[in-house]
Amino acid sequence: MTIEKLRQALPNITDPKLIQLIMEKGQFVTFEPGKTLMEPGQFIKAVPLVLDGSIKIMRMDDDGKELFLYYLEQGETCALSLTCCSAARPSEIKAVVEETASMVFIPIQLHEQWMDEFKQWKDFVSSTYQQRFHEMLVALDAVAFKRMDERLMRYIVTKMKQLKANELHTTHQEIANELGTSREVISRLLKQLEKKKWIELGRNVIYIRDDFEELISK
Amino acid sequence: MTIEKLRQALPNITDPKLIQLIMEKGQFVTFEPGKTLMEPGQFIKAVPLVLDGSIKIMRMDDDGKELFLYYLEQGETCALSLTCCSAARPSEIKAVVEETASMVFIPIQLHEQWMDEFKQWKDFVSSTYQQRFHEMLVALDAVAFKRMDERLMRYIVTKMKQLKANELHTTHQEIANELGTSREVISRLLKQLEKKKWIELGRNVIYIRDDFEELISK
DNA sequence: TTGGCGGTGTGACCAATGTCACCGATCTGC
DNA sequence: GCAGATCGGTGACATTGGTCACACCGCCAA
Repeated sequence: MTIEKLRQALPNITDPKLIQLIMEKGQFVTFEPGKTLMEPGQFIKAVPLVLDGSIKIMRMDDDGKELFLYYLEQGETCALSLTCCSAARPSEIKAVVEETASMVFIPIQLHEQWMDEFKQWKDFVSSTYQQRFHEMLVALDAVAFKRMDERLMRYIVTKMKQLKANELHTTHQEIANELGTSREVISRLLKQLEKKKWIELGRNVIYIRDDFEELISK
Repeated sequence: MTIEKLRQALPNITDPKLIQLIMEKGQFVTFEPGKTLMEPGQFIKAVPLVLDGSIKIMRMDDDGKELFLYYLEQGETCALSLTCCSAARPSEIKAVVEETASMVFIPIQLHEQWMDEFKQWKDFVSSTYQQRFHEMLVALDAVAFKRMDERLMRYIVTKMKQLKANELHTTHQEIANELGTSREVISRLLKQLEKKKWIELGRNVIYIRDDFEELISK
């Protein structure tokens, strides 16, 4: 990992001393898609920063049902880790690598120290809290106020943006898991979208019309 | 407001200097039940601490539907205000006084200053974040994974604990709003609970059996 | 080649919830 | 006491979503 890459991945952190410390003290790791980084009940002892790729954060209920919360992408960290590790509490969420992720782990003591020492680190943490709260509210809105068809459409848009592609290589079952519903429901709704010509379905792939996002906002 | 009362309301803040500052610089106010303290879109310029009474925090969707998130009680503050006011963002939630609330408002600049200066303040803010994240996850679990009957029962328990009483003086409509459903649904479900002899219904009042909480956990 | 498996399509059905309509009871202000 | 508002009860019905059953397709390994 070069300083250059690090700067690029963390545009809001410019303080050379802080960058230097991250380089020196951070533990740099790369994970492949599908790797589970964190499961409910586990403890975390370091703050994870995503330098590249993306991490999917999910909530799970008691009997294994899942619910997608948000993605961690370049330059982001997980608010839940911040709170959980300061308080030495077990994780309440599951984190899975979505796209090959290169990350750096900051030991919790350093995080606490940097909070006092570096304004940029404090701001970074603070903006993380804000962003995650916002995303939690969005997730809450979805399950509380939206029907499944709308949730599915928003899910497709989110995924498209995150992957910067207009085809999704995934299965109906996978989508169903992330939305906390069943495969049949997703198959039905996707079929409806295909009938409307908004998407096309293949095996393990969904092709999405370029103007999909405009279509759904009406 | 006396120092004694303040100490009592904020057991985690013992630093005499910090207490003194809160006394001097905070703005002390009391609000009556029903008073709306914050609505979506409004800006907030101070951190509110609850010294007594309670505040109900709700999420609203675009067409006015509501959803109960959590209560702020003695010694607590709102994580959303912490994030929103640092970033000068509009509120995403609604806050209504539930029980006559005496509060103290800390100007945002002081909050930022105290974050650096007082470890206790930093810890307080940090534990607030953690607590609120947890409560958001609980709220999310409820809407995502639970049926309305269970949500209603949990709601009753929460409310009982918060009011420290085993009767609720409220209307079905009010409950329906807070759970984001319709009055008829709540009436029906309450009637079922009454048939099971777990509660008794009156006009504007619900009497709850002492062992209600044990009953529902089965 | 064949059997199994994973992914998908679909009809039938059911449970949960939302919606509408309407009634009766109770309260409140005059 | 009366009119109007508020609150609660309830039947009927529509919609949404979850579940079950089963068929089909394409692929791959034995």
